[in-house]
Amino acid sequence: MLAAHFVRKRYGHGELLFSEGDPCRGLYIIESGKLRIFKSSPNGREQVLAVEGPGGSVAELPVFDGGPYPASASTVEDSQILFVSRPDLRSFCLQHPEVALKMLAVVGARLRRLVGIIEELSFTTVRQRLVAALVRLAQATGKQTDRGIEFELAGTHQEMAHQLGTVRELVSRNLMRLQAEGLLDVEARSIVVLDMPGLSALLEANP
Amino acid sequence: MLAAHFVRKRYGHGELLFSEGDPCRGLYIIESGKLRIFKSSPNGREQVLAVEGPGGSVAELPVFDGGPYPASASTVEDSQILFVSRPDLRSFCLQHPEVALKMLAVVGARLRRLVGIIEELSFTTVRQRLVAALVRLAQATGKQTDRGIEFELAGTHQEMAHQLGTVRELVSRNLMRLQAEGLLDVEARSIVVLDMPGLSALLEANP
DNA sequence: TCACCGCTGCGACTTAAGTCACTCGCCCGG
DNA sequence: CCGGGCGAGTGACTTAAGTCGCAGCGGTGA
Repeated sequence: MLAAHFVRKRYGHGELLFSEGDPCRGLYIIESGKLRIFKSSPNGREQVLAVEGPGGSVAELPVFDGGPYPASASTVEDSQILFVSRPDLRSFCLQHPEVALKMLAVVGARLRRLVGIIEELSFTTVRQRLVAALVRLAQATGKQTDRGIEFELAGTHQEMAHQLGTVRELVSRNLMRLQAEGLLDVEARSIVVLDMPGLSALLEANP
Repeated sequence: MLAAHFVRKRYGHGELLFSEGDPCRGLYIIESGKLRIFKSSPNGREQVLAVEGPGGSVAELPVFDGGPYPASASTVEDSQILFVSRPDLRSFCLQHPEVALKMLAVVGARLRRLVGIIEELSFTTVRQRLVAALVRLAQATGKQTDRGIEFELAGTHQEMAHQLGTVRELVSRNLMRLQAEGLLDVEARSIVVLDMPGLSALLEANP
């Protein structure tokens, strides 16, 4: 039905789909692989806004408000991406209102996550953000073993830092500190949570 | 056409429309007055996400994704608000797809502003955020006088702090510091920008 | 096999941010 | 006219955050 206007394309890992400020041409839908949406600062800092996997989409927003992309997007691994041009999507939504509502729901979910990031940035310390990320990873990908809950970090410390809105050293240091406190066992990129209750407790209190 | 389902209501200043976490009942449209949308932390800190004036709307998002309100909203001054219930809005959008697209544009604009907040929070200092806010105010409401560009702060230092994601003292101190540097003339809530180029320059450099 | 490079682990240091505890001035109501 | 309360200014201090520089480790490719 929309046949003619889809474009399917392969990307290698680390390829840039678009940069913030670029005029918006259309919507990207992930068939396979993984994308990250991020802001970068002149000083080389980065803040990841979202990581999307298969089924996810990127740049739903500027398709509708006509402005430029507010952030950049790049692949994290080899990916297959479907591209839908802006005019096609608009007319499709006009013909199928329920699709427009779906889009609203997707955008809504994204908005929710952004609010969450703002909350973390303005109310919590790097340490707490790191702990929160670890707990999320443990729940999502962790395996219960005799030593504790075991899992791998999703990328380098540098990449973690980008997601937490900080720098590499702080990730490294805070991991070491959590280990020193007996909550974790860290071996480069693989983590064993020794004391999950103790870890979660850090999310509540302020000191 | 939708006549029966509108509710018009008056609010005094500082009244709470809803709190984060509340289940979403519907959309609020501002006829007159001013609203602020904000997150608050257990420690009494607040982060303002948006301030909306007449014609603006609040809570477009959760109406469509079905989740709870992600933040709280309160009036800043006496306001007259129109309320549209969730089901009404949904069915209206289904009948008038172009309205759904408009909603997407509105949500898009909001998303853009949130991304801007995230950028500021993770890449800039309190000082820079304050300067950025002053420059915005000067452009929006400032009057050119013989001494410079003159305008009033929008609320107390405490409220400024909430908008910048920091605490009162830092607003106060940074204003004094800018004055000491000869860029501003501060008299409680009224500001005179003496050196606009010098002020804007602080937005670029890192030191 | 060796050189290089990316990732990680520190230590030492600087600075922004936030906290605490007061003082002062102004306005408003009793 | 006086007292209370709020907003603002400020000094002293603590701590989180970030910067710089470097050393060690492990894998990859020439």
